[in-house]
Amino acid sequence: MYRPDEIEPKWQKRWKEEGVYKTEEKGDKQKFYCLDMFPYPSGAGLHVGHLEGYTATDVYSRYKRAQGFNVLHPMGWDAFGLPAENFAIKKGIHPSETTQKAIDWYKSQLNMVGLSYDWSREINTSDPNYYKWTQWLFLLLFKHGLAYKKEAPVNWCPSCQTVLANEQVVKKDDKNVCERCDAEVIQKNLDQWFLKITDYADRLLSGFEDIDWPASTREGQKNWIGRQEGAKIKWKIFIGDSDKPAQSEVETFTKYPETIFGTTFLAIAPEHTLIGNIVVTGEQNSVNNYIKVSAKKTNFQRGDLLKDKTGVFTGSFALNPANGKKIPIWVADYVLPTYGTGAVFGVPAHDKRDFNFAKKYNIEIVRVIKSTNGDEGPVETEDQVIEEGQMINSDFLNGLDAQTDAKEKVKEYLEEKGFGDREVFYNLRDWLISRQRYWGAPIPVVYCPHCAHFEEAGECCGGDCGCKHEESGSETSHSCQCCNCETATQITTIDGVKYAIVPLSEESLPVELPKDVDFKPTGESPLARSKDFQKDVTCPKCGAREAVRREVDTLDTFVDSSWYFLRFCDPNNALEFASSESLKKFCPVDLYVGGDHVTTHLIFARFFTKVLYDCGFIDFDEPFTKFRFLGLILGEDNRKMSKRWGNVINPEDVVSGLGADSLRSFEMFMGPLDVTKPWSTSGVEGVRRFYNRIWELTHFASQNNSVTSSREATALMHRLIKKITFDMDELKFNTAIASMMEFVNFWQKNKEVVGVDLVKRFLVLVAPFGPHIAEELWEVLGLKFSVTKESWPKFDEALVYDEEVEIVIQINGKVRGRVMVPSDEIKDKAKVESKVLAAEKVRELIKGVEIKATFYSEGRVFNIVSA
RNA sequence: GCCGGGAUGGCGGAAUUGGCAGACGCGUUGGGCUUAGAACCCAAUGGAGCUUAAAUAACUCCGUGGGAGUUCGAUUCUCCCUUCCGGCACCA
Repeated sequence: MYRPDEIEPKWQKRWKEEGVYKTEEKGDKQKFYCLDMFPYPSGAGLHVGHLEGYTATDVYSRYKRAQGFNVLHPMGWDAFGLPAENFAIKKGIHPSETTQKAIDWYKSQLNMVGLSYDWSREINTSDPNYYKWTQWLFLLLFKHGLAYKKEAPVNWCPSCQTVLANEQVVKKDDKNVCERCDAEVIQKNLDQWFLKITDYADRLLSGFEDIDWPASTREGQKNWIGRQEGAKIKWKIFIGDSDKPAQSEVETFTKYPETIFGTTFLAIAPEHTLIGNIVVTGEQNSVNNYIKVSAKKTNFQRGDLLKDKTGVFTGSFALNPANGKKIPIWVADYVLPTYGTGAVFGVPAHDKRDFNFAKKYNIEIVRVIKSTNGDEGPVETEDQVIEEGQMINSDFLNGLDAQTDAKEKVKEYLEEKGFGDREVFYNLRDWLISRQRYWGAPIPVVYCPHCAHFEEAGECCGGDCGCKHEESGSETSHSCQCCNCETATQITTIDGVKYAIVPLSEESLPVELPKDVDFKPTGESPLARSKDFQKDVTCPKCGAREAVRREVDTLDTFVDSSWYFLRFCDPNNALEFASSESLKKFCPVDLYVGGDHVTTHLIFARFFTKVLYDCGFIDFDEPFTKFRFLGLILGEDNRKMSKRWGNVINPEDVVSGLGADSLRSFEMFMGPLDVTKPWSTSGVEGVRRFYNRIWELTHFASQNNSVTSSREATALMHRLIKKITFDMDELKFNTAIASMMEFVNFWQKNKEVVGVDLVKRFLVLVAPFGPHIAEELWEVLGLKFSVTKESWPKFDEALVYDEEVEIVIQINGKVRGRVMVPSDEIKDKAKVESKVLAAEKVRELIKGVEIKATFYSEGRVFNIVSA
């Protein structure tokens, strides 16, 4: 009797003892790096959705090992993060404790399903041995000018007194509220750390050429990066009624420069730096009020008011460089400070937002594009607002097609006259990585007032050397070639005091996360309250101790997970994040399977990889050669699994009831990996029946081992090997299992023609999916441990076909019969044709009919076409 | 609004990429085994029609969201439409 509850733990123990899944450090086997997205170990445990991905990579790893590859298949823990900290706040248990508990549980669950990880390479992002290198990477980015500090709006819960991640802000009754206390979230400006991922926008776009990623993921990232070609146009400003242009100009970005003759106003964001210079005295109050009101709106609310555009006139005018017309300058909060230049020129006739704005404030509307339906009258309703057609009322652009020739010509014109330039803008923003939270890696910098003082006093060169001093907001960056400053020194202001931002030395890493911290939220970063943390802080640059402070923010967990795949190559290295030999040996990742984190993890990991490539640490610049994402697994009721619906499937229950092999195989049998599909308990039972049959049939074969396999059975086996090998390479595990089931159905009906020689090969095919039963039956056949070390069976093309092949006969495309043809004749059309024409039924049907043509698809179909 | 991906029996899905539509599994129905049930085994299972006393078998037509097209032949390719799912979005 097949008893998975007995054989599964037995073999799991043996595999562990014998270390069968250890990645080889030496040897000349070709490598294969097969990786899962490592989980965040939470109190909820693993569910069957996690296991779908883990099983898929496990099946593939086993397949690759059988093909003779040295497979790196590791697992670890994305262990820092908010849920553990929130739980700690609620229950008073330290996050390290809850996290360790969760890890132990996850690990036992993974082992329970027989996943073939090399546990000697286990990593944990909250371990100082790991985050030492996360901090090291931060310093590397800092040194290359890719990490900087700047003021930015964050989500703030006034009741919990804390910063919230975007995921913790939920919508309730049209308000953005804190998920824990329902208080309305506000936006607050705080000094934040950013990584300059925008520097890599073009590289992140072009990198897709040589990697095998799903189209949706690729397109999603391209969209997110949002490269847009357009033009930057400069506008002269006239303050109030003055007819002399002011010194400063305003710049606008547009993708539609061809509409410039239709411009009737100019709008700038309330945050625009020019506002101070251009608002006339009479409008001062209304503008100030407007700025105050829109400052209260979150970005979210600003985007919500789709139709209701508001704004206020500044009293000043801009000069349209194309036609010399003066147009009013308005302040409007539908213009976003974060996109383009924070200023737009308004063309109400050809932009819906501008149209709504112009309607509201009675601004002139000038049509410059004739609709493709011939409409060239005044634009009076929103649906008349179009972008495509022929240019009119536009001087030298008249008659040209708006989106092609006119666009090109006006760009040439602007460049030639010096009115503007071609310009590319991106939607991608720099990545905000600092968190005012406890459970994360500390950011390894200190703030030194003495260094800031040297800097201010011009200790190096006094700014006489002609090197660049840039000021923006609270920070000053100073890059100097004459005083041996290695890097630009950023200056920041904390509580009114100026500090230089000084990175720690590599030798001083890791900056350990103190354990004795009161992490109850009060509004400041919890680390600020640790006495240990601020003790004996020395500035690594000037050696000062007095008044030097540590950074108290921690790194976003996405930083931890942006490079973990590199650490798996050399997880215990204390001198480097990984040795270059180990990186060369295993990287890049050959197959990566997990959630479709298009705009977060997957783009951050690509960014880090490119930076490390540029710095010469690795010799590849795309981390994941092949990526596949997983579809959601729904409950049996077709709803998302949730405690609320009571439809959650617990893997432990499935394993104890039907066995790990049935669970694994069913997850692979359900359908393609990337589609959303519902769970089915009777479906798992079906797979269990399949294994029961294999169990009984193998025992039968073992007791009747004098049986010689028939030609038909042998052909079936070779066909099966061919089919499964093909499916494995394509990750089509559902059809691989289906074809094994077909073979078993044949075997069941023809027990006496399937010999042990075929059963042996069959078990090797089964092993990736049902490793425990395959191992047990391997032993039943009296074979040497272990089936996991067997080579993948080969098929002989000559044996794939049976002695005879059935050809379908069609007349005018309709199936009218079939004929058997010896397999060595199927390539010969003439021979097949004579057999087809000789068939009795065909003779009857084509009697007296003229045959116009015949078509033959080798080994499949013969089509006779009559007149 | 933009981008991406879908739509095939009662259900999950298959179709070697232009060649027998519905593999495989679930479910359902009938039968066997059994005192009975569970388990197991066997068989049937897209729809309509025709034939027949009835059943079996055979045969014919329709059928892959809808409509056109290309082709000897279309679930597969092209165009238009409907609809669902996912992502992004006052993005100038």
